[in-house]
Amino acid sequence: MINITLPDGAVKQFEKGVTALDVAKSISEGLARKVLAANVNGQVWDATRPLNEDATLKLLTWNDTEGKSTFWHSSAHLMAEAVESLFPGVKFWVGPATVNPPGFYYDIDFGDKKLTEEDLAKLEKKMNELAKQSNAYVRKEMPKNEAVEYFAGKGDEYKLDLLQNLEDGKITFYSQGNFTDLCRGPHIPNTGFIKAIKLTNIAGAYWKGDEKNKQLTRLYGITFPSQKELDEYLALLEEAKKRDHRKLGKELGIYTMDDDVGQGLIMWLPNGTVIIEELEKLAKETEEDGGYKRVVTPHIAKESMYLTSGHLPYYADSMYPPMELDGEKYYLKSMNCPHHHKIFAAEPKSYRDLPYRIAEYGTVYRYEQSGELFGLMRVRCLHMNDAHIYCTKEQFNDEFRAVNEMYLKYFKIFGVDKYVMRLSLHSPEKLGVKYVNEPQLWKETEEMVRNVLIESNIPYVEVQDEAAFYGPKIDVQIYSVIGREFTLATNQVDFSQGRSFKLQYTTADNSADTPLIIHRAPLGTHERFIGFLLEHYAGKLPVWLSPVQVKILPISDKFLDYAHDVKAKLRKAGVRVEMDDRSEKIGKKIREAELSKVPYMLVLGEKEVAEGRLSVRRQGKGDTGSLSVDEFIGTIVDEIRERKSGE
RNA sequence: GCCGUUGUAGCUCAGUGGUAGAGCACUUCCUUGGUAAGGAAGAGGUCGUGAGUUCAAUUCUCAUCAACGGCUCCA
Repeated sequence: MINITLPDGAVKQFEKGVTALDVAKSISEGLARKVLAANVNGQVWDATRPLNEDATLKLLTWNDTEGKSTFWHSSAHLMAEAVESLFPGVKFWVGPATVNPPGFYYDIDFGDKKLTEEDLAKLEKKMNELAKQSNAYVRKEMPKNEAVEYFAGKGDEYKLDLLQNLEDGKITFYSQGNFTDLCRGPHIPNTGFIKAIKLTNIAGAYWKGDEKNKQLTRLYGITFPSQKELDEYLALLEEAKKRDHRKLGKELGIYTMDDDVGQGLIMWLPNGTVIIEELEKLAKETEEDGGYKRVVTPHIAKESMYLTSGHLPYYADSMYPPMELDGEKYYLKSMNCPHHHKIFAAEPKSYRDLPYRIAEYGTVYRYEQSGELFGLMRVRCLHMNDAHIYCTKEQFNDEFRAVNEMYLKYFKIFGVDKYVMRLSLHSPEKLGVKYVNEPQLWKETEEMVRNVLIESNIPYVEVQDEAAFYGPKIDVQIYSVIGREFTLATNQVDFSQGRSFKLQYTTADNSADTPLIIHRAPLGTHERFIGFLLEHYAGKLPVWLSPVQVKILPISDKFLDYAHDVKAKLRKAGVRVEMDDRSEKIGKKIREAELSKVPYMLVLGEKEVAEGRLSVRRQGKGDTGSLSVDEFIGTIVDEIRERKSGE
């Protein structure tokens, strides 16, 4: 007999060889029908795998993350079975469950066959047939030499590649129906659990994620234990699309693009420009408080500067090709830092001048690959909330921390709470290729940045191979409504460019030293930040950011005089106000104002004129009662000045 | 850049091997109406661009450009 400890602490005795499924049955048949896998001593196992020793056991169902991922991984095998039956001879790479987006994929080499969306429908149909057969997922262990022989016989170079990295004695295969795959598992008990199937996408994916390798076909899908859950998921996707910044950006007149202008080049419409100006106003105030001075620099510079900065050796792929003028090559700038370094160098500096902080909403151009462009989130002309801080090593901690505090201050204003702080480190094997070749300085500065995070008690994750070419950084990662991850803001250390530009200051003992440089962009770029804000607020911007803050809606033409009076008073108070003076019914004016997401609507009719008051309507909330003109102005001006979130 | 999908009026979308349609928006007129669409009339498109097949192409084929979903890459 063995002892099985359940999550509530209860210990039950079972025969050796009992399965998690048997344990579930001993509790209730209903539970047994829902068990997808089991957590055995901290490891996820098949629910059908025999337990031969004492163990702590947690039964995993659809409600557990591991239950879902087991379900989806098994679905990937089901899809592979369907693929193999419809397209014999294909070769499989890997088919994991995914979290973001939820579901699974399988990377497959289809040879010369090009898969189309019609094939997806056929595959879906086949999967449904196979699922109904409720075939068991059967686990089988195999010695490595046998496994190698098996795949060598099939001529399957992908699985042979996988086997290379596996230890003998730990190699398992899983079969269901007519399909067998090298797989670590675990799997759900049988295919019958999979009741609702949707294959979502065909995409190319480079083998092992390397663009030099062959491109495999990646099939994406999602499955659920019931049709109802699939329908709910699809409805959720539809909802998310409504807050997509590209849709909102068009509806609200924020920005536009044009084929004749070029890919990834944003033209800001008047409404979007208002948002830009408000953000810049906020940045200027905040930076002035933080001891920054503003500068302005040109959009181009000569090749020599980018050789000095290291951009040409390390960053050339992301730069527009040069233009030749008078025998010189000029580049559009992809970063503002070199220009700022030249400003630092323009006059001799002493330690008394440090920290020297200069800021600019700098326009930079990056030649992003065409397939990477994405609405406002990924563009080729960016306006960066940039600044550079030149400081001594001793000042670094305080300066870096002050920058982090500035982030948090901004995030509070915008109610940003769903983000991940990422400590982005270099990757030693890419020194001299992607990263400046200074192993010791990398080590030191990475340690400095980590310390600031720890001292400031900021939760963070560490990731390799995400640093800038000149130093480590802290990135603030956010997710678009589509689920795509982006760096919203960044705070970087640079130990390299100070030396390459020969930047110096005179120390207290009259020697020369090179400053450390902090690059920071807490508001990222206008493009990405506004894209983010549109999605974050679902287009319902707080009053201070709203392009139109108040819309006056007279009930009929008879009240236009009063309406003009009110409008003039609001204008004078600095409020962005518009009036709907068409001969339309009030219902229509309200509907259109609501759809355009104007935060305040003022309905004016006979009653308001007689009393000298306003009927105030708040977007999304309906009629909120009546106020005098002065009362309303007092409230809204306060709301704007305080940059209130509106909720 | 690579794989897949799409491209018809300002917007959202029907549609056809015989040179196109709806709703909203727009213009004009009627209506002056109290909290999410009042009525009528009108105007608006060489069907992304270029080539090919055909008696005939918006429709079929190819190329190209762009957008979208991924991969790679990134603020």
